[in-house]
Amino acid sequence: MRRNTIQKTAIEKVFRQHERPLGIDEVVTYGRELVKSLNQATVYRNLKILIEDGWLERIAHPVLGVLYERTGKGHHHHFYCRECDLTFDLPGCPVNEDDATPEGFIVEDHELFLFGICPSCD
Amino acid sequence: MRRNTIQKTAIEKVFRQHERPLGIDEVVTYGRELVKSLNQATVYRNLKILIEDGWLERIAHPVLGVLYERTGKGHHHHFYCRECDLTFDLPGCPVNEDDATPEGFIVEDHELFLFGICPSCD
DNA sequence: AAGTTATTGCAAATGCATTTGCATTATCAT
DNA sequence: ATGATAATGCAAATGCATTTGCAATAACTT
Repeated sequence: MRRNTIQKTAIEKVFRQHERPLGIDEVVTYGRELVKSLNQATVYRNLKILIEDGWLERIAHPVLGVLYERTGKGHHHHFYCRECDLTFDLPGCPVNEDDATPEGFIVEDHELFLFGICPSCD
Repeated sequence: MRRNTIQKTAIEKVFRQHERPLGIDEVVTYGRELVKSLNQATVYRNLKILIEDGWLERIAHPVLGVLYERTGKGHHHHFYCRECDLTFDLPGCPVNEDDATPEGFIVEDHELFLFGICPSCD
């Protein structure tokens, strides 16, 4: 049976506190503010569990590699700030699905990343 | 001084023959049809040179990892076929830059991937 | 044609992200 | 409170993509 550990609880809290996609190192760093002994292997194990549980999902970031973010946000995209290296969720979708469908191709889904400078860094 | 080898020439030809982003393995495989002894390390070395020369550029594919494609195609996006695993260039851009710019963010660039089934696999 | 040396092929080495073995610790059912 | 065992921390091990050392080969200059 699955047990609730303080490290798993801490990891979940990290995602609730930071409403944006996080990398493993960020989860470890922020998680240690809650559980100082938190180990990277433990983070990996729990991220896997949270993904299996459908609480998190993995995203492939073009610059940062693998990031994790909470599920259930609906269709949205991401903005990567080249200054602070953080990735933010973007509400809405600026992609015109019709224009996006080329001759003969069946478009099932899409993924968009915007790059630039975030409000804090501007 | 830089020498023109048959393997470098072959690698360039591979990209000219297949007008789509290619992964290392594809370059090796197609390249060997032109130069049977072609080695993977040689491909890596030449891809690096072609990038330095501005003839190729690296793209981070959300599913396939690193792909390489010819430069000079102008702004465009990519379509990944989940059936055949190939990635195609898409002409035009279905992203509304204005809608894409959230409050306070400065958008400098963007990257879009479409997922679905290509004409050959449909 | 001959010599110089950039490039290749091959195998071993790196660099990283992620996983795993194991002794120790902590959670939870009883 | 106690026992059974899931989860943790740590370090070593994996798995991959990419790089590198080196002897052999091939491109060019003369």
